[in-house]
Amino acid sequence: MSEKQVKNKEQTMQRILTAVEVILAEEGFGALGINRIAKQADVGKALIYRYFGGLEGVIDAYGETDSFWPSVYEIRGMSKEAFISLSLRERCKTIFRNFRQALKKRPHTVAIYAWEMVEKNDITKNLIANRTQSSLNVVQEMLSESKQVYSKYDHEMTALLGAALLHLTIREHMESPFAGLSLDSEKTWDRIEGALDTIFTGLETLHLSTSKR
Amino acid sequence: MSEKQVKNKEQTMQRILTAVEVILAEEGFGALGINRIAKQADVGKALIYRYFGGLEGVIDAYGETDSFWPSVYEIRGMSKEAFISLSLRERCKTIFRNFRQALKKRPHTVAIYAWEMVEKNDITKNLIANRTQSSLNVVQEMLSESKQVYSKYDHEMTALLGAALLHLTIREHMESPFAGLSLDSEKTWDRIEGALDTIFTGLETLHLSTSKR
DNA sequence: AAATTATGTGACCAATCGGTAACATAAATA
DNA sequence: TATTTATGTTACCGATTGGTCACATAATTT
Repeated sequence: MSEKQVKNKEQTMQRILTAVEVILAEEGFGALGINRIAKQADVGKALIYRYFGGLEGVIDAYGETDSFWPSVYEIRGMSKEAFISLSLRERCKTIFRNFRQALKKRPHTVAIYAWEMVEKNDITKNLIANRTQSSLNVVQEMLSESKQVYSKYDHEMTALLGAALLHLTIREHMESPFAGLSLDSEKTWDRIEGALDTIFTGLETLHLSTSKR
Repeated sequence: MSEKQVKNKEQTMQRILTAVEVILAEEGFGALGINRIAKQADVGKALIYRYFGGLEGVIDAYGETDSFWPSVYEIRGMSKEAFISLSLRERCKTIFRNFRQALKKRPHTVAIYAWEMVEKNDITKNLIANRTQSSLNVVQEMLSESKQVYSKYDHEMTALLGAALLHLTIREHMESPFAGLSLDSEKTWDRIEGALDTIFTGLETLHLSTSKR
């Protein structure tokens, strides 16, 4: 009764949200407008106003979609128990790797992330606010219940590395080189991970040498 | 003879370029168009086509402006000789600090940087290509003539930290929090620098312990 | 089956976009 | 001073933008 009917609100709303995703993934935010969405969804744009209240509303709605943001579990890549048993170093490396994979699967999320850096308005404000808590949870989870601490700057350090990962991922997505690195090559990413590993090795060495005395 | 005349090509071109800068700084790239530039510069838009060949041309021209990109010297903050005499760790910290200050002085540059991540077209391609060499020079200069090396991933490591700095600076510029850090506070940045320092301390410790044996 | 409610369509609006022409006027040249 | 050249202005073009409306039609209720 609900699948084959010609007029179907839910289905139409879904088509609109999917259109947002497709546009973001394929053309970026510059192309995201009411007319473009209506065209992509093959829907009269009046419906976007009726169902979502306009551009802001439909983007807000999309921001709450499952396909938009990876779950904490996906970023962990394992159960909480297994994760907690890891060393801080392994935790960071795991999250770094999984987060990158998660973003690779969601080019539209990367596009939104990039957009948040270029536009400051009510729409981006809401998107950021909604997601900030989620990212905080990841940091919290990484650091919490860990007896091992590198320094009093652990939070800043994870933020620093998270920012780097995000930035490089965005540039990879935009096929834009950075500081002479070809981010389209998996070898480059292996080396980046190597650098990361070196950093953690250094921190552990430091931790040992200072905790000894 | 050239200051007070009513019709002055150079002066008008400068007004147009300044308009680009103002728009980028105050409204971002979304607002940057031929009509908007002409309005801001208080100039007929036909002149933009005549002098620069269009939107792409005027942005290209702006990209080559002095006020757009900091010089290598500004990023160093000192003479090349003085810089080379520093330890690798001090070099990184210096560049980190100076680069941040340089970007703070150039909100329009930050805006362009952000835009490069959201739009991929011929304009951004050119901007990136022109500047990639410059950023490479900084990395080269930092690492070159340095007998001290942390690991075989030195290049990736500097890129990693550069990406982090850039990303956090952009978010600061957009008044957007990141991973729970309030980037508008100088204290936060002090702590970030502390984290950076810790990382380098670790790398030096590691370097010593491995070079001993 | 008839009436009502909800969903989808299309035409239309003013504003703005990038772009081009004809025109006016100041500056430089003859 | 008269003429040419270069600089700046204005009006206009078609296309597209966000937004609203009346209308048609399918789904639901009476």
